[in-house]
Amino acid sequence: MILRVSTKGEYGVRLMVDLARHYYSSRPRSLTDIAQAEQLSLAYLEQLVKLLREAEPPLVVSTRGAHGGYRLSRPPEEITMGEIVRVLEGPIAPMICATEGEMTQICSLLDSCKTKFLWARVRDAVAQTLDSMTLADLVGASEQETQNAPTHFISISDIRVAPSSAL
Amino acid sequence: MILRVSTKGEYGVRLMVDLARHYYSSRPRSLTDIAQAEQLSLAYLEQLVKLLREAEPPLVVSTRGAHGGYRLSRPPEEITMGEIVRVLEGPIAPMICATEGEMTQICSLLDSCKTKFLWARVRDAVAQTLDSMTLADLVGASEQETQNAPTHFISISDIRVAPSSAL
DNA sequence: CTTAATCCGACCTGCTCACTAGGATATATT
DNA sequence: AATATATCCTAGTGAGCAGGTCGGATTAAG
Repeated sequence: MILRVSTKGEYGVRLMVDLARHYYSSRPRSLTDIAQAEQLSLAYLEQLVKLLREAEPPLVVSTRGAHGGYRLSRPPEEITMGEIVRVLEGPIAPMICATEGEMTQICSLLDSCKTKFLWARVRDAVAQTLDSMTLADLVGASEQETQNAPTHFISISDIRVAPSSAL
Repeated sequence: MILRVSTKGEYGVRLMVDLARHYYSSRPRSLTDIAQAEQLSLAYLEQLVKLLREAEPPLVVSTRGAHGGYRLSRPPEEITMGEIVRVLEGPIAPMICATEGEMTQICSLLDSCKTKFLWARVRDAVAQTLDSMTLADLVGASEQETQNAPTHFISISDIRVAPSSAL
């Protein structure tokens, strides 16, 4: 399993998609509502949304107090999935010496390292895929569907029972 | 860090690259030599090579006893990096409901799940990148370089000291 | 002033990664 | 035959981290 999206990334993206669907609502959307719609823990979502709010630049803005909640900081078409995932999961790097950007800094000795080209290409493929999609793309994909129905999703943590051989 | 290559994948690929470089040697290459050249633990390499040997079809073949060792089961240009990585790391799947192949089986209820398209596209990007490269591509990339010099590589486990904020 | 929300940090618990240890078996060389 | 050099096999283990929970402080609407 070379691609490992933690629940941070998974839930966080779902949170952002939810916010995108409610972007043109008059009121901000509360985490309580999102937690219910997405069947996620409120306390855990609070941790995730903190990352999104404190990101530079921020991806969501909050309103405190009763009838408060969250909004996207920008329209859905201006927020790429790459931004979201990087905030939640950290930089896209298969290993420490293949971090985005400066690769030669950490791997100084290693001109002869043949495998780094491999990981760099994989990394770039992922980055380009994520950076070429926006929230609007994800929301628009099935816009005709139910407006308020929960967006179910089976995650790894739901299926501890299944034999790992099935993976 | 959405892309997570464990040491299994990292060391295993280096092992295979080493074998590819010695593919036209008259003798099989011993793990002891590889461990020394790549600065890796012999006992750990034994575990990794077991996966490669028991893969279906096998990626390496072994010769037991003194002067024994391992060889690639096929020429380097017929072994894709995708094969290697899948054997070592398991299937390329960002999460359980986005495993390669049948995705609808596990996520049955979930037609409304918007985020699965995202993860499926990322998964396919990685798979295509890995499947389009062979061992020969990696070895050939810097063939003029030192023939027997160790291929150094800094891995995550080498740098536990570094602050995680640097990631 | 009560209720509903965001905000904050500490804590916990089980799992997995990344090995190590210790041996059994096979074969080439002396 | 004896020895050295390999592959082969299974168990165990220690640290680190994912994936949360919990309790409370702050802010604002009705």
